[in-house]
Amino acid sequence: MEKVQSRSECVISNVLEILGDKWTLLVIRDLFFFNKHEFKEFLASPESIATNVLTDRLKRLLQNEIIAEIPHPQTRTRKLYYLTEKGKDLLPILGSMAQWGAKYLPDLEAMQPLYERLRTEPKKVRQEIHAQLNKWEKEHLKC
Amino acid sequence: MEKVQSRSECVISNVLEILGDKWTLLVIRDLFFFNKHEFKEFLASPESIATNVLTDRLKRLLQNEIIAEIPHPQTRTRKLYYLTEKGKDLLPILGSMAQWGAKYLPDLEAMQPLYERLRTEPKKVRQEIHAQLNKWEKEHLKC
DNA sequence: CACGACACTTGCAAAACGCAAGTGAGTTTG
DNA sequence: CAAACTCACTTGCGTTTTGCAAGTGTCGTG
Repeated sequence: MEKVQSRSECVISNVLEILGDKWTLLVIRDLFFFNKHEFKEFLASPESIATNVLTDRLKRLLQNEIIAEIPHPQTRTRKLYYLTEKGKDLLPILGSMAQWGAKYLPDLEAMQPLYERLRTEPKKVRQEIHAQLNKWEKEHLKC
Repeated sequence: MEKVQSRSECVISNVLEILGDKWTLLVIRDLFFFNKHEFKEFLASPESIATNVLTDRLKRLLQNEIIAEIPHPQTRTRKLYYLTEKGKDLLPILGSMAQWGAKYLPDLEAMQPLYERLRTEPKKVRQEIHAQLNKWEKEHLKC
């Protein structure tokens, strides 16, 4: 992986160079919480990311080895994206964001039950998420 | 506080509307980890934020009630910024970012010991951070 | 009252973004 | 097997946001 010159020696600053972008984290959210794995699935998210931005963010996430890709088993044009171990370790960050939001953004009554459960029983929910990711990998990764 | 029209009903998406910006989180980092409270102190961070960006981010953080301000006890031009309860509740997010970075950005050998300790004894470090914030408040907030 | 410190503003060039229209490889259909 | 379709990704371009430098107005100080 190429060295990206960092703006400071601070760990948080360097993490933000990778993650400090709305779209990047929304893609990661889709991977964790909505079981999405394809380009068109990310495109379909309600925030309506533009295609060029999505392409760019997927590229960066691949470069940073937060996600990996495999060819689609049916067609040769599509690809499947999934979280690496490094990517899966981001769950605490997303989880704490969801917990904070569940506490301080009460206007979102139509909240996905998942987020509410993340606040009330975070450990169990995180286990379920990891279980779902593992299940997908068993079905799609041969090695 | 004015209603900001949100791009989706997703909690994480709405959190990212507030936090999904590098500079915003760097200001919060300075408040948590480096005991900074003044405009010029944020400016002095090694990432060298521009004055207009800093002004904008402080304004947004105030609007979102993540930080609050008081007049400087010595001069009437300066202000002191500090984290509200809502802002202090962001520590798990910053903490999990620091932990992830400490694990996956090992190139940063010159890492602040704080971050290393956040990985090895996160609870204790978070207690210390809250203690430091409380100490500052006792010295500066009259009410 | 002149000077400096300071938070904040302004002007402008550069970068990022959003949108619409491609592109090209692969797949399906008649 | 050729035309139509799907899909990830690219390109062009107008708009928005950012970064940087210089400036502004207010206040404290000598």
